Amino acid sequence: MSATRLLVLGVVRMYGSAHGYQVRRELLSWSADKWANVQPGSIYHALKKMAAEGLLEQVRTEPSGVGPDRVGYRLTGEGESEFLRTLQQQLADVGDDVNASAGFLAAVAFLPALDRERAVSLLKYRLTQLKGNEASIAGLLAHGTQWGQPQHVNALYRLWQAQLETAVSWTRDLIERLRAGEYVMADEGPSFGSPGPGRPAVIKFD
Amino acid sequence: MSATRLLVLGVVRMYGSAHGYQVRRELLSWSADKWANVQPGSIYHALKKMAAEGLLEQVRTEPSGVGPDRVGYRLTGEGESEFLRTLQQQLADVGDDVNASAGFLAAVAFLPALDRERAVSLLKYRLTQLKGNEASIAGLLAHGTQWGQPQHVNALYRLWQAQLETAVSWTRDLIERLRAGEYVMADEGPSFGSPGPGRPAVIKFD
DNA sequence: CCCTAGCTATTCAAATTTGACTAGCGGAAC
DNA sequence: GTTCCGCTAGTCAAATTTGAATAGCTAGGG
Repeated sequence: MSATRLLVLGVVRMYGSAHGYQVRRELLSWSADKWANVQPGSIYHALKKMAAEGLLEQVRTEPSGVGPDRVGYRLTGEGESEFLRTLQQQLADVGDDVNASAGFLAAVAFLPALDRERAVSLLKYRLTQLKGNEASIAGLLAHGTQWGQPQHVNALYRLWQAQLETAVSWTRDLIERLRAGEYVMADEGPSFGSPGPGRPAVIKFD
Repeated sequence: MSATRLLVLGVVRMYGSAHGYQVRRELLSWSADKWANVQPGSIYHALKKMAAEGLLEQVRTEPSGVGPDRVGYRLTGEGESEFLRTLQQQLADVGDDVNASAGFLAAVAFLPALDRERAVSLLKYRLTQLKGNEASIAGLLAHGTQWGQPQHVNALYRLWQAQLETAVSWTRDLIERLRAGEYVMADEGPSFGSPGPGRPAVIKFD
């Protein structure tokens, strides 16, 4: 599940039901075009693809008055579980590539869809992985140019290392904030935890 | 010009001439599969595409003894200028999306292909842009949830901000190192500056 | 009242990426 | 001496991404 898919799924869930342009605008208002790579085409593709896979269902096609008809979508039960499953997985798993950060950022964007305890616990797990990665990079830097890489590739590793450190302290800070009661989480209010109207309650995952 | 293209072009240039698998292995040895997104298919595609565009030319197809024949490539004059142009552009321009970092990382990987003065000057330019971006993010954070985004999107902006700060100090550090004479740059040694045939491969493999 | 610009909502062809797959050969284990 | 594994080198179909193009509507300036 890519970052784009998670974002699209999550925004549709937020609205209860939504059409492509609505999703696009919401994501733009989060600057998601910057930190994820959300282009219009990708959104519409994701909507259709997930509809074909049964995660979304088409809800109605209403004339918008201005411009083309709107095609609305909402989550199916399967979409809801897939959303929660992916959200938790992206939050907890650092992943092997540095660039997988987009998936994590997407997950953070929907953090309040989880219970507070759950969120903290997943972030703590992430933290241990980040620390592990810090160790591996230290290793790469220590081996230096021993394995024939040009020496200046070290500069790259130093950047990677610094960004990992940043990630570690930001994660610590977020955990702190959650513990301090910041944000309204799924177990505490109606804002994010319960998906749209007319739909079954949140499916629990452990 | 994507990160992958720059990396492929740069590695072929390093070797004087190279075949796909050789490029792949070199990039793997830099962990470029992690920080750029270098998959085998992309490399071969980039080679063919750039050959079709006249940046590379096919050099020979020799039987390798083991496995399929090797298809060798080397840079054309146009490829050389395109390489240097892109390298400098990626180094200097922060770009609008956070994810464009891959292009920058690729550029850093070939830093010594530039003269020392030139590299420093481009990095200084980059620094001013990074500082500018820091200001914009501060703005986003200040406006807070004023514009209706869920409050926790702020957490995202804080991470973005922290990573920018990291980028700034890392860039400063790199400039310092360059000024202190670290790395052998194009105007100082035979290692990276002069491409082309007649040169032994920079990197040794066993 | 006409013209331009910009918003709405989506589609589409072309480009790129993904990663599983082929196929030959050497060496090690049994 | 044969079975299995892994390396070399690259191909390919399918999936995804890109971003330009469409077309109807409205608001505002001149």
